[in-house]
Amino acid sequence: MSKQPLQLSPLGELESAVMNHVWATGEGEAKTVHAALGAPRGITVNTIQSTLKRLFEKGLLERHKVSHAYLYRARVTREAFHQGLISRLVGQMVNGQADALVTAFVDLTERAGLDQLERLEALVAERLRQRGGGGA
Amino acid sequence: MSKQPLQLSPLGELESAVMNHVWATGEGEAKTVHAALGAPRGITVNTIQSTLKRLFEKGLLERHKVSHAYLYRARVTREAFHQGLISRLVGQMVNGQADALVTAFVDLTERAGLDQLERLEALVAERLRQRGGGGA
DNA sequence: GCGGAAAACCGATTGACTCTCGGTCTTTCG
DNA sequence: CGAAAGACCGAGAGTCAATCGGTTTTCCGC
Repeated sequence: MSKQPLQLSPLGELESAVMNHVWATGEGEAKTVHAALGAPRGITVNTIQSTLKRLFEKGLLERHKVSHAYLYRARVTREAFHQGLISRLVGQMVNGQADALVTAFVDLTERAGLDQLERLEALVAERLRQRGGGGA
Repeated sequence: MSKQPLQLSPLGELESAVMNHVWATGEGEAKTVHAALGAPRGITVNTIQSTLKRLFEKGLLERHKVSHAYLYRARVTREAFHQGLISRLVGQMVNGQADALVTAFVDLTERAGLDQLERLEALVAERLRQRGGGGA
């Protein structure tokens, strides 16, 4: 019975780390990213470079030359990216049971804390006000 | 720049199909699953057998012998599995911005329809009543 | 200009997986 | 006992991330 994590994100380990770094700092060059993530892991700048490039090719990062080095920036916000993931996950499973999904999410939110649940309530109320007014 | 879907589920294509089949029918033997999924794809029973076994080893299916063949059953419901995925995805990204996540989810729910949004509201209200009233 | 350094690119390897079988061993049952 | 049905093993082909080494390109200062 191995409880293997069942890898979820479509990004590799290093890729995720790099994206998070870029999202956190706003930008990234191979050198600086390497200083932050590569050095601790004992990997070369080349590896970071390849990863940055792969991320660029996947459309997650954009880049432009500054002097003779590329400066990378996120092409989508972290939120948008995550929303995309959830979206795809949801779309994939909403085959007749959106209900179950909504329930599952509320469970999760609740588990994350009462404050989140309250926040959720406020958001929903807000949306409903915008959309339908009060009635159905 | 290919807009590759960025594969999400931790399961392979065939594996997903097999799980769905088992979830839909409640059980599965190599032979029957092959008849339903394998034959159309032109793959052998062996391939289905391997897939079933891999799924079993991953803990997603359980099995027991019936005569000289294994009968497989899902070990987790489809809902639980999906909830687990969301859960992991959420836990992975809730690194300071549960907010953004909740927002994203509400967006999604809204997109799914006003009725879903209302349903969400009802659920949240229900939870809050239980928690807040109960004494948290 | 030129030379050297900085950085990008290319190509290759390794390792983890899934998919797909062929061939063999085992179990069942008539 | 002997055939059949089915499970298992091992292996090969793809895909993809991670990781480098080596080569080419690009700047910048002198």
